[in-house]
Amino acid sequence: MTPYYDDGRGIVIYHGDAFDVLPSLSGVSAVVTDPPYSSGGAFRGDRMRTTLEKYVQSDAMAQSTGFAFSGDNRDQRSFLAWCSLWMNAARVATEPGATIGCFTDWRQLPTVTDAIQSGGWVWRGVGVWAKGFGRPRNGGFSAGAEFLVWGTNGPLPPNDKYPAGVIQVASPHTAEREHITQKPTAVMAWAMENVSPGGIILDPFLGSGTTAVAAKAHGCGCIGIELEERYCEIAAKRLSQEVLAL
Amino acid sequence: MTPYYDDGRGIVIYHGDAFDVLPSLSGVSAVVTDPPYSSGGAFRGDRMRTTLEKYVQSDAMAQSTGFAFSGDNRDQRSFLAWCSLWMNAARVATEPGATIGCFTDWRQLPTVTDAIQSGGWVWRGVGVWAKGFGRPRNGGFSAGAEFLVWGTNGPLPPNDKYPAGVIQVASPHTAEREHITQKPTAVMAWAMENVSPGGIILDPFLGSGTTAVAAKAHGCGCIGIELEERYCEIAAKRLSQEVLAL
DNA sequence: GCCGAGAATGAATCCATCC
DNA sequence: AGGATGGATTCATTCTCGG
Repeated sequence: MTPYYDDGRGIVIYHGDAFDVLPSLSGVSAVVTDPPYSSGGAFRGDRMRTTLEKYVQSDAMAQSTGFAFSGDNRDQRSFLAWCSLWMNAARVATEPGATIGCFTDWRQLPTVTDAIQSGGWVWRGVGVWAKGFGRPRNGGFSAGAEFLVWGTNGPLPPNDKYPAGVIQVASPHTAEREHITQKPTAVMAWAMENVSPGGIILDPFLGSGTTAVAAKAHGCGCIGIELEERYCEIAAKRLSQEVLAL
Repeated sequence: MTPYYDDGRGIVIYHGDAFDVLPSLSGVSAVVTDPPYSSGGAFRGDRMRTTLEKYVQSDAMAQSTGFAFSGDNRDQRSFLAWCSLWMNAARVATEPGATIGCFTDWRQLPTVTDAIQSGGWVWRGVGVWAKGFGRPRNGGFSAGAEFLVWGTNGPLPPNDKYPAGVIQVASPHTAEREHITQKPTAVMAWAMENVSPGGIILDPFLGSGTTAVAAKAHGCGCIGIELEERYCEIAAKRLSQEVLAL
């Protein structure tokens, strides 16, 4: 498999579907990613259907657990299946004791905590990114947070890292973003605070490459996978430009 | 049904099981509660310990046996069933458009979001109480937050309240608590920020009465239910003493 | 009254024993 | 074998107490 980008020092980007690239990977220390939340409704339905047909016989599916009783069951269920599958495929590429951190919003949080377990990880907790007030909701609480569902591949190997469970970072303004759901580098850096430098961080949904930028600054290698070439290009450009510009 | 305590101005405490008292109630504007989490540990053996063994964190508190409470030993499935049942029973006592806010920890969060929907509520979001760094976990993120799962009985009626989705309040000091899991009054006050003054707030698991103290300060009536007479007494005493002492 | 040092604390977690 | 029990451990924050 030929990388789209390779800086020769451990930062690699593959252009393609996560399910096509993941089986060829190994030796990963941690998975840190911000997948499509799929909170609104249909989510790349056609492409996903083929993916499901392809992988629906896997062990991950067999272990699939329950899900929320939401009205939007069809979307909920296929999102659960899809997450279970890529989480399992990513876990297979990791070493024992590897960690996973997956961002999600409140609506998909229960689905992601189910999926992480279906995918064979041990669910260890939920971190909180407090991103400011959020859109005010007349009569209701604003959605001022996103969540980091994290877990481990087997027992948690101790190290000398003690990351906080809550981080407060303001959301970047639209003008500063190259991807509609782009997170601040500080937030991705927080999500990998429990990874020892020198490790290899995997992001199957790299987007504009913030995970890779943070991994580089953290002293880790990074394997990023991104479906859309447009974002591969943006990520590669950011990695070339931003030497240590966080 | 005879109240254990009634201040004559809308603050009422019933001593008994929630399932016995709820059917006789009506006209409730909001449910705000902090039920037993049935949490505490990844292993069944850990969760089946007493609340003192699971949650007592300091020598000072370990000396006192007065902090134990019951109903905290349900396994995942019966916790879901139990929550679904009391949430439904509470919803029946509410008016259309009433809100519910239920605290939980990260481990039971998915179960509570399932239960709120099984109980007939419309799940609207997850609020975050950031309570400080919490106990460190070597190699992992500390659990520095508890969560407020909130929803409505039918459509959300707009009002002029815009509560924040995240609140940061330090945990109260041991010496200032009368219940092992007692929350700061500010946190309960936040959980009812979207309730209009003059309404009636229901807490089926009143404990030491913080919900009632906050409701009183908020200008609301409060119906509290508590299983253990010991805590009824403590709550009644707090309500008599604390005129507006938050 | 302000500041700094030292002590206490946490809706835990994990592992070693013991029956 | 597997449930029950005992206990060691961790650090950011808050609190206490002198100076």
